[in-house]
Amino acid sequence: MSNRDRILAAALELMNADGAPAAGTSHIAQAIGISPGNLYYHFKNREMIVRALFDRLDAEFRAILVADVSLPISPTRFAGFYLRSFELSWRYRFFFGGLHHLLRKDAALAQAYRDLQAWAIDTLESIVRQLADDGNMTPPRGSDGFRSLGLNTWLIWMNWVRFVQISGREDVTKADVVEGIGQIFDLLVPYLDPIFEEQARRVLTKELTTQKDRQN
Amino acid sequence: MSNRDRILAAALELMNADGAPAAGTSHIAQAIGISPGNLYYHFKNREMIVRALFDRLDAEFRAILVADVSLPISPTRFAGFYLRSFELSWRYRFFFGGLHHLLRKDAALAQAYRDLQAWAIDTLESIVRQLADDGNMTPPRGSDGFRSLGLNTWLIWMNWVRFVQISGREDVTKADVVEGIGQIFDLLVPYLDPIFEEQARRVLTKELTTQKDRQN
DNA sequence: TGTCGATTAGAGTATATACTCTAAATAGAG
DNA sequence: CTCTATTTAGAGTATATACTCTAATCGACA
Repeated sequence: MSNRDRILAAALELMNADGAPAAGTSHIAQAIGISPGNLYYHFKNREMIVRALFDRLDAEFRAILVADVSLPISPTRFAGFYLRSFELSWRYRFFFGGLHHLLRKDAALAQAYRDLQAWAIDTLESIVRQLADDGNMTPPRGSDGFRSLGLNTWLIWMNWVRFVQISGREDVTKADVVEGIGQIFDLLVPYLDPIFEEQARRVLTKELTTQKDRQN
Repeated sequence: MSNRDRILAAALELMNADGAPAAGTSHIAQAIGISPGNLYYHFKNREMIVRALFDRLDAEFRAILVADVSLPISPTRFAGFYLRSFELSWRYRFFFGGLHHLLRKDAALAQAYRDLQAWAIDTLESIVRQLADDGNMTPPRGSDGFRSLGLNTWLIWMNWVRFVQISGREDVTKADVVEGIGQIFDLLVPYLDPIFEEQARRVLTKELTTQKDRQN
């Protein structure tokens, strides 16, 4: 593992643990036993570390939604979108916790984030649309009913891990994350085919029982 | 207006404008033309300024929901809950933007916030329950259907102004805030009596046309 | 073995911020 | 007008953090 990767790994860990602003360059360097000069050899400045982490988040997130968007959407796949994306948001939770300040100080990062967000909302909407096309849900009323569902899904997704952390749950388990997925499911429940819903939920509970809580 | 109040007003303005961490004690003092010594005469430390601001937010929020929770809930009242609470969240937007870091550094504030949050979720749930009791909506399925609606309402409420700011909309208008209320309404649409819904939405659009965008 | 580029160490700089301390100004009561 | 408590000014301290700079070390390859 190269020092560059070790820096990124340590930065991620420290930022997740203590918040992005608390993870100074000297802390990161110290955490892996290298000098500050070494760190600055690999990254022009602190911003670049955060940006590199975001790039990974960005790529992983797009891969999760893109790889699986192909019709029709099975209950397992549907649940898979959320299981993997929530796991991702947990692994990069520092980012969502400090989002506002991070974007404020780095215009390029802000633009990249907004691109991702716009794409995500579109994609979440298209997933819901696909469910309707597949005959697994009745379309919501109103011309922008799909759009609203996609947006609300995004709002809950991007906020859930922050909510869990803020709420002060002492040790966060997989169950806490799955609960967030349940909140998103509840958005769709009124429209969703009960059988499809039940199968999707079964995937969640199975995930919960088989793979014991292994959240960092 | 006492210097103490001027400090709070300036702190709120600066934190809203540039984010909580950017509003240092010296900036606040300079903004209203007093010395740092003077500021520290009125507040033991910076934390106390934030805490004083939160206390106001806390009191105002509880007043909005409590004052109006009495059965039955008219469409006007229902819309009023959200209009006023969203306006409040906008006025204290620094808080929601920096929530995670603020709570991390101040355990007392964290506890106070969690108390408010727990109360809010309970209250939002009870509002929805009341709508059902009034016959204005059909109850959601599931034993915790009401709870889930209350929680999702809270998640969108606490995240909306942050979402708007993060999204980089150049000048935020009342329409942006009302859009957030629309997102919450959409949560309830599947259950809500169409007539009730239509009347509530009319209150929103009226609010939008009469009182021109006067945010900030 | 020698050389040259990539990597690393670590001391040092510049800057910002929270906060303290002492003395001066001010205000209100008698 | 005077005395006392409240309020204010402003210089100063302690600390932390991002970042720089120079020299040393390492490693691959001729």
